[in-house]
Amino acid sequence: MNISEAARRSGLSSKTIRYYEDIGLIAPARRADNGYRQYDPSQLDEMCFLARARNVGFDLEECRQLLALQRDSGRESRHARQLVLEKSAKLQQRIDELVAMRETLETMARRCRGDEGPECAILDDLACGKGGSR
Amino acid sequence: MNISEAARRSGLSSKTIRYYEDIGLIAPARRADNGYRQYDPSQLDEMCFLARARNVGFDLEECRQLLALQRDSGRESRHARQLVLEKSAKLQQRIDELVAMRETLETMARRCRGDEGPECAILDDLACGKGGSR
DNA sequence: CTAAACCTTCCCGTCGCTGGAAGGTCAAGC
DNA sequence: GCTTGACCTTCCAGCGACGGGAAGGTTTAG
Repeated sequence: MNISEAARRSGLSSKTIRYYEDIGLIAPARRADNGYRQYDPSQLDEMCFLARARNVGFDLEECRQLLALQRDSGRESRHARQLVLEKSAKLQQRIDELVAMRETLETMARRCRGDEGPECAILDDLACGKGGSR
Repeated sequence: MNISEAARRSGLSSKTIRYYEDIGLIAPARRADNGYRQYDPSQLDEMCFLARARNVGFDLEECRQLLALQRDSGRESRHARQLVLEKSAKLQQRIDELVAMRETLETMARRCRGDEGPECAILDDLACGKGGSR
C-alpha cells in the first residue's frame, strides 16, 4: 500500500503521514524499488490510532505517549487513563474560557442597537475608560 | 509615555505592541530623539481596545475591522454587532467541538479500568478495527 | 563609574500542518 | 513510441500571534 491509499484509509493526509515520519512519530516506511513509501496493515493501524487521538484533542506529544503505551504490551492502563483525564480537564478549562468569551459577546450584542447610527455599546464596551456606557 | 508603560497600562506586552505596529494594526509611533517610541493617551486607548477585543476571542483581522469601526465616526453600529454575532457563533461551534471531544474522553475513561494491567479500553477505542471492545 | 533597566532591530522558534516548486515514476490510451 | 495525467519524492516557505534572545544604544540611580 502506498502513501495515498494509507492516507485515504487512515484519515490522515499524505503530507501529514510524511510529517509524522519526519518528527519520528511513526517509524520510517519501508521503500519500494522506486523509492515510494510502502505501508503494511500494522502501520496503517497506527495511523488510524493517531488520527483518532488527534480528533479527540490530543496534541502530538500526547499522541506520542499514547502510541508508546499502545505499542507496549507491558503497559499499565492507568497511564492511559491519566492522560485521558488530564486532557479532559484541559479541554474543560478551555471550554470554560470560550463560554465566558461567548457570554461577553452576547451581552455586548444585546446592549447594542445594531442600527445605521454610530452609537455602539459594543465599541464602547471594548474601549475601556473612554466614558462609554459603563 | 514609552513602550513599557503603554504595555503595562494596556495589557499588551511591549513585543506585542511592536508587532501590531509592524503589521499595520496600530499606527507607527512617534519617536523621541533617542529613537524610543512615544505614545499618547489616544494610542493607549487603541491598545486597550485591542487587548479587550483579543480577550473576547477576536483574531487580528477581526480586530482590524473593529478598530476601523471604532475610528470611523460615520460607522453604523450594525456592522459591529454583526462581527460580534458572527464571532459568537464561531465560538459556539468551537465549544461544541470541544464538548464532543471531552465527552468522548470521559466515556473512554469510564470504560477503562485504569489499573496496573495492560488491558485498556481507551487504547482499544483509539485503535480502530483491531478487534477491541467495540 | 558602573550597574541596572530601559530601548532598538533582527532573526529564530513555536504547533501542526498545508501549499507549491522541481523533478522522478507509472499506467493508460493513441 | 509518445503523451497525458496521476502518482511519488525532496525541500522550502508560510500560516497566527506572538515570545525568546542576541547585539547593541540610552538613561537613571547610586
